[in-house]
Amino acid sequence: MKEKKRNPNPTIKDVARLANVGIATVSRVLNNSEKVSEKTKERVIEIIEELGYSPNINARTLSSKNINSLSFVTPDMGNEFYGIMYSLLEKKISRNNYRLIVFPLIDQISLEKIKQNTDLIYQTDGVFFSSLSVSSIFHNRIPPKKIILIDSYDERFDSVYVDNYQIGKTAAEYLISNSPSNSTFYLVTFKELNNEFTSFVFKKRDEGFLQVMEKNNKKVKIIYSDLMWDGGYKAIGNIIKRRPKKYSSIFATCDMIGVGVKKYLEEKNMHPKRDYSLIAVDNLPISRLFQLTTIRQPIIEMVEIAYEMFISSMEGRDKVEHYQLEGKIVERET
Amino acid sequence: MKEKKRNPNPTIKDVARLANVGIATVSRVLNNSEKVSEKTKERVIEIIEELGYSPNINARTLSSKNINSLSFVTPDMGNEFYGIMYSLLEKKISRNNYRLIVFPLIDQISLEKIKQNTDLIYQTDGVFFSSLSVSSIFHNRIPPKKIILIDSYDERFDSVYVDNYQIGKTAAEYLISNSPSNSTFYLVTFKELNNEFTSFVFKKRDEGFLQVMEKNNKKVKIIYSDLMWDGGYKAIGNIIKRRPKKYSSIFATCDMIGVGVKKYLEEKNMHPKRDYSLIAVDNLPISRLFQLTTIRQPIIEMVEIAYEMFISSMEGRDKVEHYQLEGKIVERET
DNA sequence: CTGTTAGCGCGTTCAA
DNA sequence: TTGAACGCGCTAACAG
Repeated sequence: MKEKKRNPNPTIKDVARLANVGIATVSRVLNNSEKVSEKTKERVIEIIEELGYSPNINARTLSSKNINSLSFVTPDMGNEFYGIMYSLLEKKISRNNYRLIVFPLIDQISLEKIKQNTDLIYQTDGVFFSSLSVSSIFHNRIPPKKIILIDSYDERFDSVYVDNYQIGKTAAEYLISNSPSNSTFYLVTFKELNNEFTSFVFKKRDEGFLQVMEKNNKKVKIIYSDLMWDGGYKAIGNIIKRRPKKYSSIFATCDMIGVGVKKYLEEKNMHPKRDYSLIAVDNLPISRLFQLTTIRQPIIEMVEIAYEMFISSMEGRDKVEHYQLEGKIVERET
Repeated sequence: MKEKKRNPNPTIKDVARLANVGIATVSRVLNNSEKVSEKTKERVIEIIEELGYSPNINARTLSSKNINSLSFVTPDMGNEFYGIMYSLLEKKISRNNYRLIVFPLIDQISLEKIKQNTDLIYQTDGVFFSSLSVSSIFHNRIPPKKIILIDSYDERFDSVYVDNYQIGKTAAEYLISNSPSNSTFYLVTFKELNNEFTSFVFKKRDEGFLQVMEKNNKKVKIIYSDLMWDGGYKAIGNIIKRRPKKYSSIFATCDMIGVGVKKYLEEKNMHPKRDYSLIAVDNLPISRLFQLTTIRQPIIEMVEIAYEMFISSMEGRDKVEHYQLEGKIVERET
């Protein structure tokens, strides 16, 4: 037999032995150290290829203390909002040679996993939480890491977020100024369960909205919807059975709900700005297809700031920073 | 000062010292070994809490060889399809005490990362690829891991997938049998770039569709769309300017495109099954809101089978297995 | 430029 | 039931 059976997991030692060099030399080759002659370098690389060797990352980080990875905790995989956020953030931090690892916090299982101090998240250099409440997840056993909050607020941690009260208020003002005085006001929203994931964005939007409405002596019909694509459709369908005579002014507290609402109204032959006004929140890509007027979540800016906060904190800043951003209206058909 | 400043990264040694035991004992406590007295166990746990100690996972796996994590490589975060797939798979494999780590392969950056043999993916016990072509990602330097393909096929690896030719054919047959003989046939599809991510699902659907159409002597207008929510809307809008007199029979090769197509037709006052038939592919949650007739991707079954393949392979199976599933029509309004 | 060696933090013998 | 000591695979001095 000319070739021996391949070692399934060759180590740096095997490489060194076969290349007739010391392990340090192999290590230097692996780490692109300058101080190694072209000739030996070539030989080492050849052996590496031949063996299909790949360095053991555990040994590596154990020895070098260099982890170079960050965590991105999201309450929802398969959601465009977080998909965009992830990809923007990944682009940024990869400039600094970090890996960004996704931790979807989507059910009880993933919650339990993440709470165990043996979890991978405890081995990363820092954690970005998106739209999540750190204290309700970890209670008092918060990981001793650099923590940065995107789209939520906690006075103890760096945070960048939009003021959801303000979003509610903005929506209210938009509707009031775009509706006849006798119109009927609806709030179609999601009732958050008090579970470990939520940071109560919907509740805050509701409150901001209702506060302005109250101040203007407007009555509001509150309708609760599921967080599903047909949630808004069904919810509004329970209240508006056929085309009302009066003008309808509707605040859907997210695009996912808003899309269903608009679909329903269209089927009832109601026309935007003639029969109804509708404003939602998020500015997801799909809201453009629907020509939905919506309040934009400034994802790009949030990620930009989160990144800057991370960098400055790596560079020694230790005072906590908070950035509150504004949601701006993207006016379209409704 | 009563309490000393906390060591930022206490090790098992620190715990051992403070608890007046050997590190082996601490290790036993951490691993729930039976052979340790209640008393010392309590004391150790107390110190662990006090220190906020969490075991170094690198040292742990380095020493024990036990990784217990799997990779899930997806071409798209923020896409419901993969979100559902991930969460189903994660539920399954967590029964066997595995972690499922997400690797979004969404741009050149993530591609480069994943190709480096130092990447985290090389440290996991197995890799699930969804809708991705392994060979075009890794060329010939494929990671020496257990590899399982979901929604794509490669003779060298365990695969579970739907036959995309069959999907195209099914769509064609549906349209032919639901349309008057003089109707106009459209194929609205996405032109895949030959990049490193694709597994040419669209191309195959196109081919299956066109093959049946040709056999039935039907001419087909092919329209290319972006993979965006308004892609189908714009694409069909370029061809159909106003409501055509003849019946239109349309195959949109995914729901994302189909949704936009239907939206456009509705705006032109065209009614399903009176003016047009439309069939898409995927059965995403949003297709229900649109009452889109679509060909269901059997996500649940695919994940189930992928899981079973993984388990049986862990139990010693070494023959490669392939499962081809069928896409079934979900008939709704169109 | 290159090889030797001492840890990194932990699991696991092996004695006690 | 416990503790000391070895080794996992690698990086980083240090010495040559």
